[in-house]
Amino acid sequence: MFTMRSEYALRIVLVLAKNCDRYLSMSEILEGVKRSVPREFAEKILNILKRAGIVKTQRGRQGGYALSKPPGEIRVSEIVFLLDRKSRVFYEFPDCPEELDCVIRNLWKRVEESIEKTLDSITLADMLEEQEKFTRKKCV
Amino acid sequence: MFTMRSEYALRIVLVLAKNCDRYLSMSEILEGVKRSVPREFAEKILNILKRAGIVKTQRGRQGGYALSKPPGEIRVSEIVFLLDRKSRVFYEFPDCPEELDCVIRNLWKRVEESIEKTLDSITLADMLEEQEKFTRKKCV
DNA sequence: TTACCTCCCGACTTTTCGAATCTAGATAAA
DNA sequence: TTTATCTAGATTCGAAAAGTCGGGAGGTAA
Repeated sequence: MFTMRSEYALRIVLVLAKNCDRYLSMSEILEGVKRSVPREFAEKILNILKRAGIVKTQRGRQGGYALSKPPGEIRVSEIVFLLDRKSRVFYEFPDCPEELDCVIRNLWKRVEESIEKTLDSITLADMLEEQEKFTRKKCV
Repeated sequence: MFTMRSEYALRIVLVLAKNCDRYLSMSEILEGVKRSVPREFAEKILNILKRAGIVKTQRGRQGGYALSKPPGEIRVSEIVFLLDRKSRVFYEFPDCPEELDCVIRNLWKRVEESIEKTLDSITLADMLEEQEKFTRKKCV
């Protein structure tokens, strides 16, 4: 369904969200995701996130990556659809000469909309909160 | 998102649904989908549909394929999830040792459920009806 | 009985695309 | 200037999807 890019991007962004007061270097991010994301891949993803304005960067020493907005203002849909565009627009025919095509395309569209609705309704802050619940459970 | 198998399967099944009173030969089916599905691929898909009990067959002269249930009793989800299993279960980890994994997996699960809900709510009869609306519009 | 029509089915090739890697360059702070 | 960091592309690799092929087997009707 969605590719690893979305998966990785979410992991990375959640780590950034956890430390939203400062810049994290690549090494810190990789530590944060428990080395589950290859370095070069992470760089690429962060690049895309930056160009989209979701992440800001600081070069040189003490540099790194940080979210450019508070976690509560970043919807999961922003992340996912940025990295997996295909998952968004399934079948973009210019028009439908055949009725059969139209009907099936409408079906995919409905699916698409339901996905969009779900991902739109969740922010990074929501996910952070959920994550803390897990952690609390473990520590009790 | 979904593969061509789902797309093709839906086309084929809709053609069968349109003529649910008799067996359609492969040639007739291919005509019905306007040659948009390669013959050999269609055979493969029909085979899967047959083994799943959605389609029944008749060999020899006058033989062919037909739905084994009325279109109103066949949900789109049956077709789609039969041919694209991956689209159903995204990430089936046995358990979640890392909180980060849990949270993200829960996200995918919610997406998955929304897709399932959508596809469950639509039957072949619904799609046929919609198709007829298109046709009527055209002929006015 | 037999000739023909239809489905049946596994093995194969080609193509596509995601995942990961590599290499080189640009920028900014110390 | 040096060093740590980000920027960016090209390339390789592998798996899975898409599509193909050829023979086989069962059924019908004349």
